[in-house]
Amino acid sequence: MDITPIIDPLNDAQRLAVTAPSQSMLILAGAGSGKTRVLVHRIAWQMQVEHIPAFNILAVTFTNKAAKEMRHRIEHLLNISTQNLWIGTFHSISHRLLRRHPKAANLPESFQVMDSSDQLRMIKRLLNSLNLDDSKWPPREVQWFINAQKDEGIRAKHMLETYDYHQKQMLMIYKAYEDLCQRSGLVDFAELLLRGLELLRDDSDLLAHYQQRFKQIHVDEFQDTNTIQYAWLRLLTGDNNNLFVVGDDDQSIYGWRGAKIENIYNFQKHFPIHSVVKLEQNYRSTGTILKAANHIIANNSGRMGKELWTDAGDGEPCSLYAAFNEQDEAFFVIECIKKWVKEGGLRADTAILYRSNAQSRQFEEKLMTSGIPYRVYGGLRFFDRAEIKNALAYLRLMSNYHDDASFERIINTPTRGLGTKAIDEIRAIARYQNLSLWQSALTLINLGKLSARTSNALSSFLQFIKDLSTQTNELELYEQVKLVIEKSKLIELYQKEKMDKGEEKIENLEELVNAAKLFDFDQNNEEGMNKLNTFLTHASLEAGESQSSEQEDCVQLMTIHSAKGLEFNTVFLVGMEDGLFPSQQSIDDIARLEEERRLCYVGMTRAMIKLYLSYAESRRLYGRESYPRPSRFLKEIPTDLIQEVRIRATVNKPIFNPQNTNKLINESSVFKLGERVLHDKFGEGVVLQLEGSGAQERVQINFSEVGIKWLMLAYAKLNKL
DNA sequence: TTGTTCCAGCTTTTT
DNA sequence: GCTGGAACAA
Repeated sequence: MDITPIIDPLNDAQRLAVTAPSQSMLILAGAGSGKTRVLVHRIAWQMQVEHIPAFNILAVTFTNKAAKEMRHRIEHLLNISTQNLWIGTFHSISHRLLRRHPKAANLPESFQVMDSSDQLRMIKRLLNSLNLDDSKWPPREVQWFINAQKDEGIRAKHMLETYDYHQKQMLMIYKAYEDLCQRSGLVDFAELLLRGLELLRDDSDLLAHYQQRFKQIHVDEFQDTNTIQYAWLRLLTGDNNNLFVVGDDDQSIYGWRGAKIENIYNFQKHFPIHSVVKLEQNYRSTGTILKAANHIIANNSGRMGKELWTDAGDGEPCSLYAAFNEQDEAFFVIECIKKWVKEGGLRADTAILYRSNAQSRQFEEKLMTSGIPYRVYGGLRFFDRAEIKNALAYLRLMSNYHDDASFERIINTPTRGLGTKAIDEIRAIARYQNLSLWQSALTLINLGKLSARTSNALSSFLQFIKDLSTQTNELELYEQVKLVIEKSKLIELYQKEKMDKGEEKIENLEELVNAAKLFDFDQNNEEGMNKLNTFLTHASLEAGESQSSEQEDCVQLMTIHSAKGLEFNTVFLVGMEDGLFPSQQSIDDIARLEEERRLCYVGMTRAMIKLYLSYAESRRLYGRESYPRPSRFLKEIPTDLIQEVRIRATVNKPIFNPQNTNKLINESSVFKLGERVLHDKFGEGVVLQLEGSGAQERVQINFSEVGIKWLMLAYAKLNKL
């Protein structure tokens, strides 16, 4: 057997990790150090060399994309099919377990998965039925609370009785929410994980079975695991002690949604027999970019300690642009891109990365007017669109009459004379008698208390859903979907909508039929599930690409979070300002600030050849002009790695140093160093530096109120004191 | 039922 | 200052 393809492409550290004997292992893999490669080759090694059957191997990731890529690469490397190999996200694997053992998990066989927008709607309805004021109990906050509890493995029944009113109410809502989900046969994302954990924890036979089966467990992006996922891994690993995890504590950027960076620190404690391998050689970026990133991350405490290096050479220094305002910043970035393209570069090799989505607008506008194609990541995903959700709601209700969320979504979409009044009555009965909305509607009809018109409308709606579900039972999946879209008159509804909005929605519905046609049932198959349910689950678990795959060469715009795992030739890290990045909310909390710093590290290490950093000295934010300081992270990069684009002798220094006189001082300026001045907005200050002349003349002033600012003399109204 | 007006909110996001 | 959602009027 030839094992060279498995071990030849690896460096020493990677090889050490891949070929180590079976045991628990922690691979600390820096950005761009080949972590996926190690994971893929490790699995290949176990299958080919140690002859471990695919059946005994489990690999867990966080995103569907990562799971797909891993599977693909293993197939490519070994040239075999990986049917028996379980590779999937935590959620999809947990879901699979629940599908296999619905009874043990106390779920109906036809249970369906809710995504977070479904969950939010459900909570809104629940609050309504509990007569709780939306403004006092914001649904988003409730959602956050419930998910946070579940992420920690805490059920309503585990929570202690408390006399705190707020806490008490939250607990009551949580309990009601759990009941409603159970009755409707609906499971949210956090529930998937929690039920999965409880299933294994409480059923020792099942646990033994899966421990027996999954002798080798591999985990990607381990630093992002939350409490439940970690507990689940520990449980499943049991005495096998063969947990192989790959992660990077320096790239943990999801603490705010429950990820526990401690999990990676605790690994060595909880898995006493293990080894640790560090992957520090980087194959992506230039030496300069790595040095800059290393310097930034070195300011964090409690790191496991890694230093990236490359033998690829230093490359160009990073460029820093101090923009006058956010317009100027966008202008600068786009000029750079134009130049890059003119010299033959691909637009797709450039990325504009920002901290918050709101920042994308100015870049979009400028790109638009310059006629440069671009793509913004992170918009509405395909299965999140209202029209798609409506169509899916019909399908869901057909397969499970008690799915209240879907029932309520479509009972009057398109309108069929069942307005708020009718719905309120149905809800009231449902709540009073603890029935599903479907059952409650039936009861209402039988009681004969509704007006003839409402009663007719309601029973024909119920009949309509029933008919649809029997009529389509025998059809192919895509024909089912097609028929439902036609019969539900959704198309007619959107045809009435003005302009091309409705047009687009109809196109999306057609795309849904297409998606059903292309749906690979075999690959998603779960024994005992029909095609429709499999497809519906797929729709919840995998939200789909946000845009149809037009493969035009375009500039990439996204948040730093969504850039994780990607790489680009040229990266523009924009909005490097205190209050934006690091974000205002994180500035006073060391732990959160360190997460922002890791985010900065992630952003910088996306760049292969050239990294541009920029900030604006003035920025319109929430309708107000703000004058932020340059990001504190900029000061953590040694000056010799950075080249300022604008002619200025020094980076903004926070401390006034009279010895550090600027060589570009304009002697003819009306202002002198050390002179006291008055500004409309900022009040009194002292001139620290001067540069440029005429319209370009700028002064640096230390204001007693707001600190140090650079101002353009042409714009700032300054008076001598 | 639709269009208008008003009002809160405003990091990051995958499943 | 803008946006999305909810409340309201016609």
